[in-house]
Amino acid sequence: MYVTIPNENSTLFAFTPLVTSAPQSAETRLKAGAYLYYEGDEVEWLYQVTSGVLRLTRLLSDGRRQVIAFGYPGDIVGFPSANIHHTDCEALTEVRLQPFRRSALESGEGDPQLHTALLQAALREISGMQDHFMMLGRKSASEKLASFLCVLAERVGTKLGEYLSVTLPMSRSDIADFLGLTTETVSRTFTQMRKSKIIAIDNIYTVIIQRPDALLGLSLGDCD
Amino acid sequence: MYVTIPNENSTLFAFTPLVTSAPQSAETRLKAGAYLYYEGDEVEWLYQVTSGVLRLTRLLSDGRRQVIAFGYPGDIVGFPSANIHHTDCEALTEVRLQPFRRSALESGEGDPQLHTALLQAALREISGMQDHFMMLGRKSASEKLASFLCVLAERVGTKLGEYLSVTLPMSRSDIADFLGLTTETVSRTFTQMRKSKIIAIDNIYTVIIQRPDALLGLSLGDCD
DNA sequence: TAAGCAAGTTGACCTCAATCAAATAGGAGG
DNA sequence: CCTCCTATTTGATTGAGGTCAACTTGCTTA
Repeated sequence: MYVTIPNENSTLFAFTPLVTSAPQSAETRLKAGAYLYYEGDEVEWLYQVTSGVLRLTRLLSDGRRQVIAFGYPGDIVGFPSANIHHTDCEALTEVRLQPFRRSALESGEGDPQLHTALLQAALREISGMQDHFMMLGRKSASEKLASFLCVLAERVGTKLGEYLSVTLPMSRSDIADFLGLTTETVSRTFTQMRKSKIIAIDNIYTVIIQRPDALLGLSLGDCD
Repeated sequence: MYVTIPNENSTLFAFTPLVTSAPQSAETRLKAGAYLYYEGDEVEWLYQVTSGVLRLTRLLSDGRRQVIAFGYPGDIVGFPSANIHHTDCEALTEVRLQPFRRSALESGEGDPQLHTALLQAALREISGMQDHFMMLGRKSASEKLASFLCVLAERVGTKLGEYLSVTLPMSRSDIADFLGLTTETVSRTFTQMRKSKIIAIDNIYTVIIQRPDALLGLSLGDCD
């Protein structure tokens, strides 16, 4: 999942299982903290997240890290390039996955519908990443964090009276490495939003969005 | 083209025309400054750049711009998402293009080899964009510009005795919007590299790389 | 219940790149 | 050749976010 400002397309990302007829392979499960694959591994499977959350990361030799994406239910992870994984993939929570053979993406091989669905997912991925470029390259810290919360709210938020509640299974430093910030800046920006009553922080993992309109405004750059 | 540090894969990006048998459509030509498509247009064709350079951009409502990629010979542009273009695409020079029907990507339709080649291009695109995330999110101005020059040198540089010469068909502000910087910072960083004899600037559009090793070091963060 | 530890928050300070402004260079057109 | 216009470079200053350090919180383990 690439997080940007919510747009008309956002409902397209709603979870639609890709399994068409008989599944190719049984569901896979991962415990929190387990790795699904590492950068450099050969790609044998793609996975659709059924439940739980994954984190895809890349490392620089000097230790700098970039979180490439979070994998939420409905997302496809593991797209190969030259048959190799180019990120590490770790489960942030317990995760259930539907695996698909790489060949299902590459050749139709028996299930053209699945083939098409995987291709469309890859194309959506490209578009989502383009949004994320804008975020990384051109947005301020508060715009970034607001965008992030908006998309999460849109995709996995739950109504809480007039408010919206969002669970964050990732750490502050995961968020920072996703948005191109430091943990300190993420923390300070949360505090700022809390002080201006846009959000409330129930516990570290639960954000209550008290003024979704204001948050959306922030994400678009209605300067603070 | 997404510009990051050169890696073992870089030669994979060498220009290989995708036309397998009879081309689907005649070559298209664009003059410098002409637009190939705009954000929001319906996607009917994908294009492989035959010669020249394209620029893919996205705009934020307040005018902030992100250059998503530059399209160099061999690159495929125009991958659809929900059948819509999500960037503007302008020719920076005179450009020749080989068009492919969208359907050649989506269904094999008669040419499975082409289908596979387009899919592989899309997957390579994803991987390239992941590199670019790292650049936008985690690199300093000099690392960004050094990475940019390194990749250009690798792909389109020409030997000049012991040096390498690179032509930049894009403006300073295109480079800035690609790297998530301002024109002033790009200019200052060029000057810095010039003063430390890593590059020379022949004219605005031509950079001579005098110490490729040092430039590569800069791109990796051998701190200035 | 306390001790220990990791994650998160807050504070003080600093730095890199943005901003604002002025100077320079290069091309196009008269 | 000169003028105008735009792109680029350079300079001065500011400020957002990074860095380093201290403090707090909450969880785990004994």
